[in-house]
Amino acid sequence: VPNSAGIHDVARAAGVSASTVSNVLNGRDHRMRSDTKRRVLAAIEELGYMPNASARQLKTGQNKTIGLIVPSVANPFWGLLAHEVERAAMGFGYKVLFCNAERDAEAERLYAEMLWSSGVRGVILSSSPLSFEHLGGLARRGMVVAGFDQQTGGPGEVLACSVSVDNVVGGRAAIGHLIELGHRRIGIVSGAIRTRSRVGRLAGYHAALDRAGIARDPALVWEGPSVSGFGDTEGAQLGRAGARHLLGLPDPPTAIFGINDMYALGAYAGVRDLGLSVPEDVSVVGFDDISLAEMVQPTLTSVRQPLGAMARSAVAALIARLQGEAVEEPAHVTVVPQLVVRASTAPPRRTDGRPHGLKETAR
Amino acid sequence: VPNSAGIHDVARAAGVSASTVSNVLNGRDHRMRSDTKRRVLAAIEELGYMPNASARQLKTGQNKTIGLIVPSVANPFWGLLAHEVERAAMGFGYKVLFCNAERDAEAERLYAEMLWSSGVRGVILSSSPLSFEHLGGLARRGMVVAGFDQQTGGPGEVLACSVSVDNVVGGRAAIGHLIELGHRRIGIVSGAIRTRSRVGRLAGYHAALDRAGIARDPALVWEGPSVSGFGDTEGAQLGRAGARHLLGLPDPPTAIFGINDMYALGAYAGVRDLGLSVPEDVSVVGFDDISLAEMVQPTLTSVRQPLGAMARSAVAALIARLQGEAVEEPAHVTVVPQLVVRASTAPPRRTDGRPHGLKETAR
DNA sequence: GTGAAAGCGCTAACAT
DNA sequence: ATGTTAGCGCTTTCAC
Repeated sequence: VPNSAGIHDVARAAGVSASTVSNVLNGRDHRMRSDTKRRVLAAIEELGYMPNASARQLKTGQNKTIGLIVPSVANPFWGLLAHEVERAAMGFGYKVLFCNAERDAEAERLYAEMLWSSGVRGVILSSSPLSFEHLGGLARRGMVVAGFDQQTGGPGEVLACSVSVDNVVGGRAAIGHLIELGHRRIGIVSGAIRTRSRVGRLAGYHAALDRAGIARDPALVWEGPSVSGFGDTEGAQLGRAGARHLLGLPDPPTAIFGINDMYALGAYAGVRDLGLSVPEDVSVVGFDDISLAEMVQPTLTSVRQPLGAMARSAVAALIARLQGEAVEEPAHVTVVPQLVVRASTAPPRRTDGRPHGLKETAR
Repeated sequence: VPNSAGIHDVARAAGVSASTVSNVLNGRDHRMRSDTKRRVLAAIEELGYMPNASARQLKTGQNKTIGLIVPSVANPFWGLLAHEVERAAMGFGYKVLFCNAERDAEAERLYAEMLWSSGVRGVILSSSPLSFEHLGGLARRGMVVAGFDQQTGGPGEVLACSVSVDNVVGGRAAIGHLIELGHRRIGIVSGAIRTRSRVGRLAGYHAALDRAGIARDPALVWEGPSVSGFGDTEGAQLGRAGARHLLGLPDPPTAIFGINDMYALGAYAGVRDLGLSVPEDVSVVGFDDISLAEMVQPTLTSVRQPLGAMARSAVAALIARLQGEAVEEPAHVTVVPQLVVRASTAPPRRTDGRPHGLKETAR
């Protein structure tokens, strides 16, 4: 295996010293004889020289790389986030290391340590398990952690900054919409509710019910198999199972809220499995508004996250901190999500079985 | 920013030398006094020491990392591939650097160089533009390139090994199935057909038509906007547009083949946009068999790729070569895909407008 | 069993 | 305007 040329090989080929080559490499060629520069460039080209990033980083301590930790790459939403983050980072001359933690705190910690070991000093964390304790040590050491879709907690906060959609508002909007349509029994399908975003969405669900004076019913909150460390590579599968479970209840819901669009799409399948249809028999709402939402039949009502803007904002905030720009307080941006009403929601066919004296709401 | 402790700090804290710490770190503790080891471990723990990967790599030249270059993270298929590759690599003690090249040869080259610079010497390349020329230089330098879903070319091959589904067979199976159902005008929706996998699928499409004695009609091959460098972050959008275009033709197809499932799902939407339905008016077949395929309504007939097995095979082959195990010939594994027939395909409602004298195939 | 010393490929302060 | 030099944090002979 012919190994790569080093900076000294280039220097020799160009008849200069290594420092000169280094200077060319790093744009310190202000007062350099253009002939020298030309020879160096030619030598680099000819030898196909590529600097050794490890050596450079060992020396400078800088590596212009940020980490991105996401849950579940099976949901296109996270893929798109990765894309947007990558584009934004590239604009600052940064690279992105993509890590898929599968909603596992331990995996997340491992990744974060790997990143730290690799010299990465800034990471965007999207949808971490509830507590950040597992990252506290790193943060104290100097890792800058930006939260994506993670409302910030109290003091001793690990997150240096964050950008998040207001999940409570989003959840409330989704459920409020269903209530306005006349639904009184509204189910929610989700994987384990152990991330801030999910807790927020659930809180929004409860808030909307409370405001409308509808009693909470824990039986309507389906959290999926409670296997520890169980990810959701297959949110759609879980959504399907959850919908079937909820609709098999003695007093089934007339509407289902998917914790994200993949769950909602799975719920479509679950509804159909039982010979029912969306939205005639069961309304379905999702969260994220991935592009599939307007592809499926019926098109999915969903809570939109302005993904691109959020990604750019998170990257900018993170890099500002990394570059030591004096930033006063931790900046926690919360953007307001927007409910996009499509065809998957409609008034309930009939009221639920309860003797509440609700008037019949015809379809 | 409190900087991390180094190996010397640990050595001092444990009252030993740096070499001893290094030995503990690297499992060379065969004949070490267990007390010494214990003290070292305690010091590591207490200081929260983490080795500096750059320094280690600079010294050893090894970094136990492979790269994975995929197109389009918006398609869950690639997300799942990333997941499987990660799992397989972890089994060998390797990490994975995930790169999203958006089907752009230049981006691919940039990523590959970045990987090389970072000390990565093995990369899995999935769905590259047709030619590998842009990577030839790196391969000659010693980068081991494993192809995923890339049939190998001729001599001077860049790929050290590859694992691929037989795209020709898969395409032929999909189209053959449609032909058996009685379809004679079959369209195909795709982004630019500039990757080996897509060329293969198109070849399968043509082979099936030829075998059945159906004349090829270039008008039925929709390749999407021919914008250069245009990725397909939104295969579904393209599938939708393509389906609408094809169905608007004077002599429209009765069936549509999506170059992958996202295109096929988009085609569903396109069909519905025109007030038609799947499969009554138009049959649709996809490729990949992502989990969404059995979620949507109607469930999607698709050509299944055994993703997990392929990923494991590619990782194993790549790492074997990286570790210099004497491997004779380049190993190019081709697996046979399987057509999964679901509800999106049915006999055509009526024959196409041509005076071919085909008998009416009632639904 | 453990420590001392050299050096991986690069950068940056300093010397020329 | 270019070259010399001294490490960055770790691993790894080789001595003790």
